[in-house]
Amino acid sequence: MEPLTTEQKIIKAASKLFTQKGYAATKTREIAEEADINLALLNYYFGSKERLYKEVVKNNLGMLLEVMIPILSDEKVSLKEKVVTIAENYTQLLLEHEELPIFILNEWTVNEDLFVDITRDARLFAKPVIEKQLKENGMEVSVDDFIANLLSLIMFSFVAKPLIVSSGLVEEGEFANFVNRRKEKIWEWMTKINQ
Amino acid sequence: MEPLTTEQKIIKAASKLFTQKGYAATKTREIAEEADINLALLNYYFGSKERLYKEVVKNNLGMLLEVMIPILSDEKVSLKEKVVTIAENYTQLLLEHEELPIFILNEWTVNEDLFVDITRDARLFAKPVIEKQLKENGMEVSVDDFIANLLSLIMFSFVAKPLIVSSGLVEEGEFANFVNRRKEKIWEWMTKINQ
DNA sequence: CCATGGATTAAACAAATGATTAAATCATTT
DNA sequence: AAATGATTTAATCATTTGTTTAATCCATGG
Repeated sequence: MEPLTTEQKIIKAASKLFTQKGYAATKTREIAEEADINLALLNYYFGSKERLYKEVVKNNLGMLLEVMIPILSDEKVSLKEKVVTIAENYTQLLLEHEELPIFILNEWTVNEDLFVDITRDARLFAKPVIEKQLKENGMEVSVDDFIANLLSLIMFSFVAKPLIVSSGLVEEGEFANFVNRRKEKIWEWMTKINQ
Repeated sequence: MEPLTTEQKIIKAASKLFTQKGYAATKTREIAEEADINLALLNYYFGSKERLYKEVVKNNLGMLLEVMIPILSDEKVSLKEKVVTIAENYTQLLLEHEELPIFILNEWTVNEDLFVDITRDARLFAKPVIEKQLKENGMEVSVDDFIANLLSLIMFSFVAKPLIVSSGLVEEGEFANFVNRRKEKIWEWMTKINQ
């Protein structure tokens, strides 16, 4: 594979550190060292730490929304397929990027404006489609609760991984199995909850 | 009521800022200003920013565990009572301290050692009791999944509040109603899931 | 072959930040 | 009221941190 351009090396290093440690705890010199570039190049390419950060947030949030929005708002995909596909895709994506949920949720709290336009599509397109499909499936739950329950059941294990692992509920090496087992049951759980 | 001592004023201000913005983003001068005390007093009473931080983490984590451990490990409390009481207490506590879940989970990821002894009791006492009660209730779920599902259904709304609100699923002013409605259904959901 | 312009580097700067100091003040005891 | 110890203050220190500058490298086109 091609060697990374300087710009790509910086984004990659910044993404790793920002998602792991947050904005304030990540120092520009650390990013430069991780990316193996001179400190000044960071400002040369991205202008400032803040602009680099926004780039990283945009990339990572995009990655999460790409998984969800097209599936949820597609009328041709059944509700079950949606739940199964989203559970599958998210579980896989989050296993590869375990730090993502907390990073995004944290960021969403601090920096709300940044997210408004990025998530406009979800608001606009997905809600009416889901509403219709819930009725067709005889589910009496609101769209709000449906999506909250779905995300809750998929993502919470990742958000609370440190709690789950260090409290001894699940061994570190068993975590992937744990979430993969849960993933399989999510449609079953959703139907039971919203019988 | 008594006026706060200098020490209490510092803890209060530090707790507010640390939980809102995290360790690195919170500056000692901010804490001093928020507490309306001189900067040097912070080091006079707590030695350093780090020691003050650990004090804050200990207080806040303690607050969360106090709600859970005594209830979970009490053999005289039925499983339903446990779920209902924990859902009730957590929802109320978290509505008053909405920033707590993300702060604790974040902290748990970064600073795992700090939590090991604080959570020892939970590991030791709660697990066998719950195991027994699950059997008695004919629930075939593992203790792991049971607690993960319980916490998941209660806490996720708070963790994902920014996502839920800014995506338009729930209005800001309706959030308390939203979690209170969910709270009432948690035992029902838990029994359905683990029928 | 070298001149041009982007890419890269080392060094420096200014502001921010955690911590310390020494003096001043306050409260309590003698 | 004098003495003592605890508390508070303003000033300062040393380091870190984000950013900038000026010099140098290096590939490309004339």
